[in-house]
Amino acid sequence: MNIRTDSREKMIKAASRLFQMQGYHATGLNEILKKSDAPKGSLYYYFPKGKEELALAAIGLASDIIQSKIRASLSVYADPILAIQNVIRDMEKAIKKDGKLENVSLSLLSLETYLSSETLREACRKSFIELEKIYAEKLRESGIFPQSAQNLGMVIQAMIEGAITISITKKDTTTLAAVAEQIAVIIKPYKTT
Amino acid sequence: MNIRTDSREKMIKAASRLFQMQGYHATGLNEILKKSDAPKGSLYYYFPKGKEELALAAIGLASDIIQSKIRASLSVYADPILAIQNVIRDMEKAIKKDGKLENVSLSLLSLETYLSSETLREACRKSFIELEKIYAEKLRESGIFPQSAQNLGMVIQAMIEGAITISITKKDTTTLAAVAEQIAVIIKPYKTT
DNA sequence: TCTCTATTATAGTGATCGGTCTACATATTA
DNA sequence: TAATATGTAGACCGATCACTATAATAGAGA
Repeated sequence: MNIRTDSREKMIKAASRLFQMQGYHATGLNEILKKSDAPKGSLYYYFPKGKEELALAAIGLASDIIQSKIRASLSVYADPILAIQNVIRDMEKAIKKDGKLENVSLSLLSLETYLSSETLREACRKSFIELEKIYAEKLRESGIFPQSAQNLGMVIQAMIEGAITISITKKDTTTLAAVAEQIAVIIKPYKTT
Repeated sequence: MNIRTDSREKMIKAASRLFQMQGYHATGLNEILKKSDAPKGSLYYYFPKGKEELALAAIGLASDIIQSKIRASLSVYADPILAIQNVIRDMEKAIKKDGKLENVSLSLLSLETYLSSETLREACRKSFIELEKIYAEKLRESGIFPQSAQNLGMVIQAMIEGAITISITKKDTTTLAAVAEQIAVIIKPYKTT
């Protein structure tokens, strides 16, 4: 089988990074190849359908990483309010680090592809839903009714996604911080404990 | 002066629409020219610095339209909760209409340009801040303390922006509706009346 | 009518885009 | 060793990108 060949992995990693940061259309195949120092011949060997197929794999990887980061941040606290605030704090750190979108949000890719590629839109959609579920589950664990938890999960996911977009644009994470504060307000009314 | 020449206006309008819908990098100059049936030679006459300069004007127009639409929706109700919920309802309608981003959000342009163009990033930033202020003002009018109003304005703006992104991606405005519901929850604690 | 300026037309620039192709190297298996 | 997958090399393709150069056109003022 494929032994010492990590070209595929390297291409997906580089593509994931670049697509998230600067977007799908702003990222050329050549740039991906260069950053991953993989040969061009290999691209169409592993991804015969080209850029879109590579992007699908890249979105998959990004989604997995984002999910696991959020799960890790959530698990630090049992209380859902503290836990979600911790997630947001970690995102603030990631954004402050160098002001780039890396493993925090698929919003850019999602908005770039919702019209032009059903395949990629669907991948982003699934990722969004997965994140909602992660938040909802944390809320359910603390005794919030499933229906309320699901609704709150959606809202929390929207707040965070929007705050990331705005914080990146402003080069200032105040909006993320403000959202973190309000997390407490929207969850408290549903807490049974 | 010159005879009624609306070529400039037509180009900005078409550019604004296309950039918002499909993004900056996905929209070619030729497409803009075609859709605006403006004379091909006129683009670099009115926008000597090219695409970026046109985009700046397009963002300005989009921002103005979005602001005035939000102001109009807000003014229907005196109560800030009802007013903001009305804004969101109107956005749901706009998105349901044909599933495209048109005069509702600059998130796509913002995320596409935050790294590559300081000029366009700045234009998006200003637009975001303006929207926060609009919401904050509505809250202040109903007696909420300025500091709280400003914070809530930021959060509301983030919630809406995020919910738009997610709703567009899912082709389903449930998230926007869920956010509208929670608007009441986050504003109530600050209401003095 | 003639001139001047504002606007438009069009051909063409080099660069880069995503994608294709064939030749070749290497590794595994028979 | 021979045969066969598996993967790499990179030149090449037409199309399109943003952009430029220069000439033609038209209207306004004299």
